[in-house]
This record gives sequence, structure tokens and C-alpha cells, in this order.
Amino acid sequence: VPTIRKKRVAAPYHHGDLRNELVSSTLQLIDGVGTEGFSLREVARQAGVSPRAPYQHFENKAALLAEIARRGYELLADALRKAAAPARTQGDAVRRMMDAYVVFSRTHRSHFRVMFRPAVYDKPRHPEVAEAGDRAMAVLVDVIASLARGARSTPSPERLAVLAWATAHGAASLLEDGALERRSAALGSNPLELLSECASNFEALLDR
Amino acid sequence: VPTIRKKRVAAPYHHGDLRNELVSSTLQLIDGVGTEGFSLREVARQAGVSPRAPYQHFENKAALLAEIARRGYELLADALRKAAAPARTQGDAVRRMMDAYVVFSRTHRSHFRVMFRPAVYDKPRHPEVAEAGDRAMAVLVDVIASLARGARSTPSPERLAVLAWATAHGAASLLEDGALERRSAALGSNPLELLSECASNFEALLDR
DNA sequence: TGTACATCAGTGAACGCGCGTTCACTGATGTAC
DNA sequence: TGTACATCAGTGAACGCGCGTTCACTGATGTAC
Repeated sequence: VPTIRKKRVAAPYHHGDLRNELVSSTLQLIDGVGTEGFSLREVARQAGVSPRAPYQHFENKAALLAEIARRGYELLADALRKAAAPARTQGDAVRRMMDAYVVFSRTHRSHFRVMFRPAVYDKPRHPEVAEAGDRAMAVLVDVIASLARGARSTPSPERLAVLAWATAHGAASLLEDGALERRSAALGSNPLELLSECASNFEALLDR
Repeated sequence: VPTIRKKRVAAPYHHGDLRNELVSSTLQLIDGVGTEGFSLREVARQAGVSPRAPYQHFENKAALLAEIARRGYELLADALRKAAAPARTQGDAVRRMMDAYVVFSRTHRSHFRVMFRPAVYDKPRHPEVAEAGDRAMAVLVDVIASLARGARSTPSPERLAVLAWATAHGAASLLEDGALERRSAALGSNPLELLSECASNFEALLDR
């Protein structure tokens, strides 16, 4: 008899799981309209809930965006770890992680947009975001350090990590702005391919 | 007698040169408050003029920002040209231009912010901005092409230009977000110096 | 040089809008006995 | 199992705000004769 199963197990209060639904509505909205256009009222509307409801789960608009940035950095850290796993040389690892970074910026476009607009989530009031960012950077550093070859004089792992991050970030940012589309079409190539060339440059320097 | 000199020569109508004053007020405002916070009314206030006045000179808010982006690309093209002038090898030229790019992003911070936020100036309706962007990119390409060494198999100038642009852009963007400040402090270095290392990598690859 | 007219850069008030956030509340869910 | 109470996720109306933009205008400047 179905009445027994009616005793909903993990389904929380009224709505079910509004907190997460707000987060995913926000991601969807930002994908369409950017971090600027986006409004808290519209998120509530999209979640089918009154304008007051989000305040049950987030202190304010910035707090919702901070949560998204934080989750974004965690997703990025995972992606970098997974990408580096098969690598056997330092250069190969760096190349793989740089590729993964650019792919992440496309597959988690809304996260990426929020993560790198500190103003929209009121960075100083949300240190947990910066901490999550540090953990993602630490993945880069750790992987690079663990594959360092003995004697060769190479920049420190921290230094290399910053350089690789900056390069991948540039690729991702220009992609996001659409600045590369016409350019790379003219070269008879697609942007992602072009950008993985940046990563290969690193590999060439490191493994030569 | 001063009455003769009273015949103001180039001073235009009532205000003098409101159009340019609006542009520079906007730059100042964006430096403080970002492309988001910025409002047309506030610009008018800062220029000491009624809210209607800017519409005498710009179709709307987006048009004012488009003008700033366009001028920004022109300034950037100049900066790149000047930076490359003393270079004798391809690698040296690329490194110099990448450094100049990052310096530009700091010395013309507001321009830089507007240039790479296509949404705020309504890119599709302002093709002259993209054209100015192409001219800046063309400086990179031309310089690189003119210093190509004979036989060596190197990526095409267009390709190299895109790669250099992306790398410098990443450095500049992370600087702008403040993402590098704590990081590079931990490395006992300053961001600009760290970032010029990206450029040196390119040089190493090209001139080796 | 003087006058009538056209131009056009500005004024200042007003428009409608959607926003973030708060108030006072309701009604479903969980808990103690 | 039943009842009284506490909790708390929601509702819906309202707040004050600053925005981009438009309206009808004024008054300074330039131009034709």
C-alpha cells in the first residue's frame, strides 16, 4: 500500500529544497543575462516563490552569489585534480590542468562569471570564497611540486602555478568575452584548440 | 586690451566641452565604483549638469561606454606600438608588448574594465569598438610578422599574437580581480614582476 | 553694424520601472507530554 | 494516539530608492540679409 511510502523521508519543509533550487535558478539566470542583469526577485519568480522567500536561506543577494562562487572554486579544484591524475611529467600535468581550466570556464560558465567578479559577491564579507579559491590554487601547486624533476633549475611550484593559472585564465576570459571568435575563425581554427596551444607552450618549456 | 582676446577661439557652446568632460567623469567614476555601480545620472551630477544634458552628446548610456571602449583600444594600440619600437628580435618584441599590455591595464584601469565587458556597451550595436579592437590586435600581428626569422618553424604571426594576447590578458585580469595579491605576497614578489615572467616564457620559446 | 531668425546645448520636472529589503502574517511541520 | 505548543518556511503587500529616458521649455550662440 502506498500510504506507507507517503512518509516522505528526506524531503524537508514546505518547498522541498528551496536553497538549492535558488542556487540553480541563479546559475540558469546568469547564464542568460550575466551577473549584471541578474536580480534576486527574478530568481524568486523563477523558483515560483515570493520575493521574501530567498531571505529565509540567504542573508542577502551577495550571500547567494558568494555561495555560488564558493561552490565554483570547489568544482574547479575537483576538475583540476581529475585532469592531472594521469599525468606522468610536470609539463604534461600543467598542460592537462590548463586545458581543464578552460573547459571548466565553459561548462560552468555562470560559476566562472561570478567567481571572478569579486564586487558582485562582496568579497571582503565572504572570506570563505577566497579560502576555497586558495584550495583550488593549492591543487595546482601540489601537483606541480609532486612531479618536479630532481636537479633542473625551474621556477618554484608556486610560481609556476601562478603563471599557468594566469595563462589559462586569459584564454578563458577572452573566450568568455567572445573576443577570440572572429579572430580564430580567421585562422581556420576554433578557440579551444587555439587556447590549448598556450598550454602546450608551457609543456614545451617544462619537459624539454 | 583684453577685450580682443575675449573672442574665445576654440571654446564651443555653453559648457565648453561637455562631451569630453562626460567621458572623463565616467572614467573617474568607474575607477571608483566599477562598470556596474556606474550611472548616467551620477556622471551628469559629477559634471555639474542636468540629467538630460548627456543625451545631447550620446544616444544613451551604452553609447557613452562604447566611446570609452573605442578610445581604450586606440590607446592600447599606441602603447603596444611604442613598446615594440626598440625590439630587435621577435621574442623581445613579444615580451615588451605583453608587459605593455599589463601596464596599460593598470594605467587605464577604467578603459580596460569597459573594453572587456561587451555587455555594458551593447557590443552588437557598436561595431566601431570591435574594429578598434582589431586594429590593436593588428599591431601585435604586424610587429611579430616583421621580426620573423627566416627558416625556423614557428607558429604564424596571427597565432602567436592570439597566444600572447591571451597570456597577457590573463595576467591583467587576475591583477584586476586582486586574485594575485595575497598569492604573490606569499611568494615574496609583486604581481607585476610575477606577470612579466609569463612574458619572459614567451621570449624564451621564441628566441631560443 | 543691426536686426530677425534658426539652431541647439542646456534646464528641470516628470514618467514608469524594477530593484533589494522589511513588515506583519499564516499555515504547515515537528515536539513534549 | 491525541492534544497543545513552538518552530520556521513560506506569503503578499509595502517601503523608499535611484535609475534611464522623455517632455516641454529657455536662453545663449551663430547666420542671413
